[in-house]
This record gives sequence, C-alpha cells and structure tokens, in this order.
Amino acid sequence: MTVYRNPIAQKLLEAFSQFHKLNWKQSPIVGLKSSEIMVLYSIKKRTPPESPGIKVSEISSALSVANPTITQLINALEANGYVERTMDQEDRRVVRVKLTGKGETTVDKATGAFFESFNGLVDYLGEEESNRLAEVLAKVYRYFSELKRDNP
Amino acid sequence: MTVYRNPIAQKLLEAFSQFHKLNWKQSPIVGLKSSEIMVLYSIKKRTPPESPGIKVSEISSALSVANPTITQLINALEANGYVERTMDQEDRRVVRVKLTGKGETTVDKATGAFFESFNGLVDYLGEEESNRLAEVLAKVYRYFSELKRDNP
DNA sequence: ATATAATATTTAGGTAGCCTAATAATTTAT
DNA sequence: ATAAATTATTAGGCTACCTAAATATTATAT
Repeated sequence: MTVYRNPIAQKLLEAFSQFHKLNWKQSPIVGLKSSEIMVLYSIKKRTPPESPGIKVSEISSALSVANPTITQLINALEANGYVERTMDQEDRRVVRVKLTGKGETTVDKATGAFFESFNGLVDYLGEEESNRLAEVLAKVYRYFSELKRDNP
Repeated sequence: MTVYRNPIAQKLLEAFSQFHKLNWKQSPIVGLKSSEIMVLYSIKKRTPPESPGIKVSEISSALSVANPTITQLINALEANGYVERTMDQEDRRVVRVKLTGKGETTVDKATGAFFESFNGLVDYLGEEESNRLAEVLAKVYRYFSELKRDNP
C-alpha cells in the first residue's frame, strides 16, 4: 500500500492540515465576519483619500473570489453602514464602493488587532524565518497552481 | 494609520491568505469530497487488518473536528458503501467503523493521487526546505494556539 | 444606425465543511 | 441506586464560497 511511502510528504501533509484549520483571520472583535473585514481592508488599502471608491471587480480580484461573493458581502456591509455605493459617472455599469466614517474606524480597529497578532508572529519566528516562510508558501502556491493547470 | 506598519507581517499575511485558499486537498477524483477522503484515510491509517474498526471519536480527534461532523460524514460514506458500522461488544455506546472492500480500493486510489502530488511538492521544494516548512508551520500553529489560549 | 457582443454587477440558489444544543443509550462513580 | 459522565446521533445553523441566469450599460461590426 502506498500510504506511508514518503515520510516527509506525510509530515508536510499533516502540517498543512493543522495550519489550514487555524483561524488566523480571527477577531470578529467588532461584530463583523472575517470575510467582511477582509473586504473593508482591501477597500481601505486601495482607496486614496479623494477617490470615488473602488470597483466591485477590483475587490474580488484583490481577494481572488468571484464577483457575486463581493456583491453579497457589500450588501451586508452597506446595510450596516460600513460602506457606500455610488455609480460611476464615466461608465455607468460600474459601481464605486467606499468606506463610510463608521467603516473607517471599524476597519482600523479590526486591522489593528489583526496586525498586532501578525507582528507578534514575526517576533516569534524572527524576521528572517518569517520572510523565508512567506517565500516558501508562495512557492507552494505556485506548485499547486501549476499542477492544477497541467492536469485539468 | 496602523495598516502598513510592518511590511514583513504584511507579506506573511498575504502569503497565508493565498495559501489558505489553495485547494491542496483536491482530487474528488473518485466522486468523494475531500473531507470524506480524509475520513477514509484516517480510518485506514488506524485500522490494523483484523481490527473491529475505529471509534467515531477517534476519527474526530484525529481530524480535530467535532463528533457530529464525523457522524454525518460516516452516514454518507456508509450509505454509499464505503464503510460499515458495527456496535462494540464491550461498550455498547461506541460504534466501530471500518472500510468495506470498496472503501479500501477507493481510499487507495484517492490517496495515491494525493501523495503523488505531495511527493512532487517535496521534489519541488527539496527535502530540507520541506522539512523546515513543516516545522515552521507547526510553530505558527503553536503561536496562534497560545495567542488564542491567552486572550479568550 | 442597429444589431450583436462584451463587460460589470446583481439575484437566486446552491455546496462544502464545519459548528452547537439537545437527545438517547450506556457506563461509571458515589 | 441514583447521579454524573461518556459516546454517538439528530437537528438545525453558519461561513465562505460557487455557478448560472438576469439586467444594464457600453463597445464593436455591418
């Protein structure tokens, strides 16, 4: 039986498994889901002060999810006053999304806690190891993406 | 604003994000969900030839999920003839689960493809880097577990 | 100028993978 | 012997996604 063949592969699999179920996106501190926080964060990150807002499709590609996923998240965020939608004047198919004041302060609070824990992680691992980890993970990502591309 | 403070933390966050949505458990090759394959695999791994089967609770703790999650997966797997339930004679609260013939051949096929891709990954990264990655991921896991333990 | 195609978003309705609370059956502890 | 604990199950819920189809609008081709 093929099951135990490569102990390193086995070890890696187990590490992935464990890591995968780690909830590092945590902190619904502020009553928002992680996915909502990610959306707010990616709006904030890509919206300069006087911008009319970011496109829905820009958010979804930033987060690598499908458009309808973002639409739905935005629906809830708008209903709760975290973001505003406006229609783009130049191209009226596109919707511009930006943070409200409430959205701003909320995302600051949420990402504060969030980055604090990541800063702690960098301290825990050390800067060099942290960098290396980020790079190796990117490499792993590439590997599986290629694998998927090559076998349909 | 606190958002961009530590570029390493930022980089790590992005790597995690990407990695997280990687579907490395892939291969519903055989018409089973990944979670079902994981269950079959963990049964196989812990069931010696003449064993009466593994307990539901052993599976759930092996996979770190709640008991009802396993019960439900087993329901489907049993309905489709991959596993059998028998009641334990010594302790009639416990249910013993084991693979049927179909379950055996199926899990072999599924884990074959699965381990092949992991062996490929080990080749891609190199053995040393692979080992290191597994260890660092375990360390990250520890960090977040402690963090969670310390702040409720 | 109009029909056609492409683009952007939304609506509707899934699915996978988990969870908790409550219940039933049985075993263990007092 | 009764209370408490353990094992598994049922029921129902939640998050984070997805695809297909509908709707608007804009761009292109004839």
